Amino acid sequence: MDKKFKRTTVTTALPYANGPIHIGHLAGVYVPADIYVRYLRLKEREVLFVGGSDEHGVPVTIRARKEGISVQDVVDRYHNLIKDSFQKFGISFDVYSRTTSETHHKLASDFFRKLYDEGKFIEQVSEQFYDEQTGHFLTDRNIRGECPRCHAPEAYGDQCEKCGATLSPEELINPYNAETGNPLVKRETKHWYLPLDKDQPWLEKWILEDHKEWRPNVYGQCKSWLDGGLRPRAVTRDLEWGIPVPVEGAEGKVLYVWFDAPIGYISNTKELCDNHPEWGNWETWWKDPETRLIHFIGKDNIVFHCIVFPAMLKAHGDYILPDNVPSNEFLNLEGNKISTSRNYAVWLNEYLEELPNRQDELRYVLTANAPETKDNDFTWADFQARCNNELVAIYGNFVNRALQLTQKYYDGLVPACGELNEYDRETLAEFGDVKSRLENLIENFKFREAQKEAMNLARIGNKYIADCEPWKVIKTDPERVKTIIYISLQLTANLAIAFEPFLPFSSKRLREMLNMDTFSWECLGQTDLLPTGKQLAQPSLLFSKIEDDVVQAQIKKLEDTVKANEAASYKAAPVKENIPFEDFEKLDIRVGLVKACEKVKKSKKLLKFTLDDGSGTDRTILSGIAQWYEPERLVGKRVLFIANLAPRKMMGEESCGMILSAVNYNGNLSVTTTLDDVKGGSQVG
RNA sequence: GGCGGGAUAGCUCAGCUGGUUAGAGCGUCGGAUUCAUAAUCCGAAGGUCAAGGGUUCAAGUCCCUUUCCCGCUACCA
Repeated sequence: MDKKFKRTTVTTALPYANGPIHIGHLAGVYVPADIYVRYLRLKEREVLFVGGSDEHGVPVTIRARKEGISVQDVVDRYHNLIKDSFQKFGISFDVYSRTTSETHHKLASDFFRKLYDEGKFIEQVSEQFYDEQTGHFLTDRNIRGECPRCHAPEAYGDQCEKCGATLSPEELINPYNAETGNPLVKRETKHWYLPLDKDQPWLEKWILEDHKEWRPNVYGQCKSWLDGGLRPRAVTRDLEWGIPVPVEGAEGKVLYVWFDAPIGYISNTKELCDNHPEWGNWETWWKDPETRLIHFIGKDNIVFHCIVFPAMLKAHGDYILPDNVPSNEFLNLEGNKISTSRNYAVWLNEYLEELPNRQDELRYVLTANAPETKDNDFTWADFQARCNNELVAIYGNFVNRALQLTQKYYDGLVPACGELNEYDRETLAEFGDVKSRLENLIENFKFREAQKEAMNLARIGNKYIADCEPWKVIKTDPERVKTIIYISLQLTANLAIAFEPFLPFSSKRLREMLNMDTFSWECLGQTDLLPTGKQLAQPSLLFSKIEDDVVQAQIKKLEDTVKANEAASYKAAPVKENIPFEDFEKLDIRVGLVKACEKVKKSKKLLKFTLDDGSGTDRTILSGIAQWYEPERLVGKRVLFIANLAPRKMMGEESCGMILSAVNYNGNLSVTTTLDDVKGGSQVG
């Protein structure tokens, strides 16, 4: 597959400029991509490594308003923070730009306009929530209201953070503008859609037949979408922050963020090429069929990169399509999900400050533990163990042994290689095989195994030195020792090359110790990388141990975060404004006897109650508490419910009223009841 | 609810189109060794391959059912 390509364009998912980078991002996308790119460069292949910040979308605007600063300030802050920490961590982007750049606005805008002019979109008018006082349409996330499931008062239009329900804005009770508090009405608005259904046939062939080599999670996800039939997707939104829709009569509309973000890969390439002519014409990287396009992403992004973005590129007509989309699963942290909003993460910028000059240690552990086939867990104990038992003990120690012996016996000069014995040849043959194995693994995106293979070189070295015992032989056969040390040093030089894609910082230091000026991937496996007589520099330790207190401090930091989160949500919500007694009287709260209770089909959260409300006829109420109660447990119990709430349809069933539940600090629900036996239908007041 | 991915030694993972006693690294235990950051080398113990059923001469590997984790998506493939 390599033959038909002359060069490679590698993209990494654009991080959203709403928070810093954490280890989950690194393990999933940036470290593997960086390994791949460094490898290609070392092979002297033409490669372009594109990154950038995604700065549009709604969350940044909400954050800006919350903090009372401009949206530009928010994205500036995070873009710079992210860019800086990537650079310090050694993620070797050729370009790291942003979607607020002028180049991007123009390119994305032109991209849309071309598809528009060629009739590639369909126009559709739909009803959306509208704030008449501000004159804005609202996005799902910006709409709040009462949760229809748990009745928390401040659920978002797409999700209730209290009970975790996935919602659509239509479901919210009394929807209002999250920021102004204004009530919302529905109003018609026009949007443009990409008719993905028309792309179905070629996508099926292209993915399902031509790209069976894609990872199972990627292939499976695509197949699932294709089997279900693709539907048109809106590409515009009613918002102010973003790229204006370049069409007459589209005032107040911008490109939907998922449409504009992937175009950012292209814009950033263009920006690089425009400013640095040595990179050539940007179109070579995106339109030449001899260019291989690779997208590194996380598993939540599969559909965009395998279906939607290719459909956009194809609709435009001139572009190449991705050849592979290596997607990783997720990384957990100490057994819990990493969460930006809950501040539960190891943040890259903090790591760089708190564990200075330990980039390679983190790179090593994230690769050794990469979630390539399933979700994985990062623990600080594992981090410490891998650093101390592998990097320090195996790799660092071997290098130090070889270099110390050279200093001791030969004042740092590479000795001459004498006649090789059988064991020498076996050892050399063994590490000579490493090159092709490494290549095979890296080119198939198996970085975890590849790194292990590189580490194996150091193991071979340790074994070689131990078996040859130069410290004994020096007393009886000093000539033989020269050969032993010569071979050990060649192994060390090979290690510097093999680890270059994975551990660039320590590889650089090792090369400095060896005074190795030139090196390339093709040298790997050679036994004359360091010529006899070469003067080596004074050795220093390649890695140092991670002490217990460092790890303890990090663990404590995470525990404190968990406690802080708990405390924050445990605090009782402020009491609402006083209401007159008459308002209270409007509510009709009753006791109901649960005659039957069952799960609602096709719903994870809903339970269907049949209540004796004293009226003689049964009353049906749906309640979103299936997560917390087995239906059988509730039968025969008395529950409190609101009897005069307007009926509402959910999952095809009519719900007449609302069962009252208390929301605990952790979001768990507890159904309310009466202390003593009370007849069904009794009023509560 | 639908769909996709995953579940293999204490931990992190390999096991391709089914085929001899299920592998690796780390950890643990025992031994050797001292050039080296008590690092290294050798050896051992440790798994009813999530549960149950089926196909087969033969299943971790194929089929069905169930459980758990993650993701996508929802009047819905």
